[in-house]
Amino acid sequence: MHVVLTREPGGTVRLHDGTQRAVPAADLPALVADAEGGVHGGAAVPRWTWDDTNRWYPGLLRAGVRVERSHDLRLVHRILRHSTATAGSELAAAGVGAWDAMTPTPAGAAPPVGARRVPQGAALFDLAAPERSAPAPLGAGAVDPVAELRRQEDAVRGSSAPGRLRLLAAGESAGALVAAEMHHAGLPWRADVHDAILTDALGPRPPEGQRPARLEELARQIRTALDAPPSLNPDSHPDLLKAMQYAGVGTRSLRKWELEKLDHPVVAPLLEYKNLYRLLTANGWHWLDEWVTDGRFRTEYVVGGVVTGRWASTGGGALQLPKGVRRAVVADPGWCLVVADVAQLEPRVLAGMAGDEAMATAGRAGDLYAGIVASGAVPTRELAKVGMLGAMYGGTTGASAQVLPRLGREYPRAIALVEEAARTGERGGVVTTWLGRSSPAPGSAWDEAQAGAFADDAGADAAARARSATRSWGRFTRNFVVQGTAAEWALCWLASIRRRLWALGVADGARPGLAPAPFADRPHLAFFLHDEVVVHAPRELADVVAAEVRAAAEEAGRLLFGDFPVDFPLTVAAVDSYADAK
DNA sequence: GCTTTGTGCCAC
DNA sequence: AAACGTGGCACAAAGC
Repeated sequence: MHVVLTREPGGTVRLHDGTQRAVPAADLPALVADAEGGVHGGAAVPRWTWDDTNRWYPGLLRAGVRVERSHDLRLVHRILRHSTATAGSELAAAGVGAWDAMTPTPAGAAPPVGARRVPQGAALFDLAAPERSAPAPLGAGAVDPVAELRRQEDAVRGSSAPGRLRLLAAGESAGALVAAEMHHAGLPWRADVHDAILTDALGPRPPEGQRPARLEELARQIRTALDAPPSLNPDSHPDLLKAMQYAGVGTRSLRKWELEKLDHPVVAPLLEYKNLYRLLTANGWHWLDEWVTDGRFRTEYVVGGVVTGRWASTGGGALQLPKGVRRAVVADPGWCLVVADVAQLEPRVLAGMAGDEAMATAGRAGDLYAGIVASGAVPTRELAKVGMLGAMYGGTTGASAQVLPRLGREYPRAIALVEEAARTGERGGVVTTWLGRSSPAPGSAWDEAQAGAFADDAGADAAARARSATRSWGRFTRNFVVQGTAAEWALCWLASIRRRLWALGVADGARPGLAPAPFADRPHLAFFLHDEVVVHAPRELADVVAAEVRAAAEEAGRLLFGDFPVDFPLTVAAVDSYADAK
């Protein structure tokens, strides 16, 4: 049952649940906790329905309250608004409105810079604070959540795929809960370990504005190798390129792969310099100061932040944590990290979408690429891998393109699906994921490129531009269906993991970790990266958590593809440090 | 002075 | 344009 929550003047929250109660905002956590506890008599837990999860849930979490189900109107609106499955709905037909203009609210009460952090005791639901994300209503009732829910339900009911869209809406909303919970709990991070990694690689932390000792030494070696003056700054690309040219090192860029091809004494120190410079600037002491507080790294997950439906993140580069610093991700004392990732998620999802039994069979034994080799389609695992990646990304050169015909013969349905998605994109059309998220239509640049090719004075370059834009959009839509459906599988996986972990209950006799309530004594999700999760769990629960994470993957597969026999095997490891997982 | 663009590398 | 998709982010250079 949906219970829509709205804020009203005077610091009250109204529950649109038949009672139409209005309660002081400060009473909401207790009220929600009470409703969540009502499962005993078999009473259904409410589906808390709100404009934006991040405007409601972080406050509940800070009060130690976790909810089981929700409906995020902003996120679901965005999906339904563009889905081909709801094209005929009132919601899709309406003009651009306030729900379209809404931008996500940051989950943290705290802005990225620690100094500006809101104190812990800040009001949970501070109605005096100006709305950070909701734009001014365009007209009376423009942002009425009750009316919006009705429009969304109508759109789904009248759609060509109500079941799938309901699953997508539930998954997206559950994802928003997970994202808020992971922000709340944080990823365990040992600043001392991180500092040791940095000191080991770079030398001790230098005073502000100075190069670490190791970088200074490498800069000296670079100058020596180039016979350049001490004024040469390796951080300046133009100066460095000039110096290299002068020294007779023929290169036009400073990219790693380009430098690796050269044979010159400057190459080794320069590559090491770039490597360490990257560590320093991306995940150095400054990063540590800014992003790690009280033993936790907290990023802002942006649910549905990528067009395909993948999550994005903002703050701390959470989705690009380099392998080298993962050693600093360490479980609390007495706890462990259960790290799980899906093997070859995207080709498996493709097999499921296409109903390609041969490809599903190839994945049955575990390693899908090995299965492709076993089928005789290609001779080596490496070829199977680059071939499949090329098929899903739109590769047109090299080994990838070479093996594509053989993959097409062995797995006609899977390959046909991505080829068809590419052709649709090349025509300027829209493609849709398995559960109903549709790709954007090509933008004005695409239109102009196409129009340019037909202009009276169109030259060869205009034609080439149009062709390039055409193929590029085809690669986008080709990838969209696979990446987007993989993201949907991952949402279902996350939602299932989340529910299962909570159902495990409070760890019996486990040492409490450092995570805040409501997760202080419970296993909880701590990190998510497209096809990989990290669960922070009391050590004695490692095995049962691993089993639940595997069961969740099976469940996700069934939710998307029913009885179709495609497997989603996981690699699971219970470790102290994230770096030990693989 | 500021903002925008280009470069390059990290993750999946 | 590393002729293969999605992103974030830091820095220096270029633009205003």
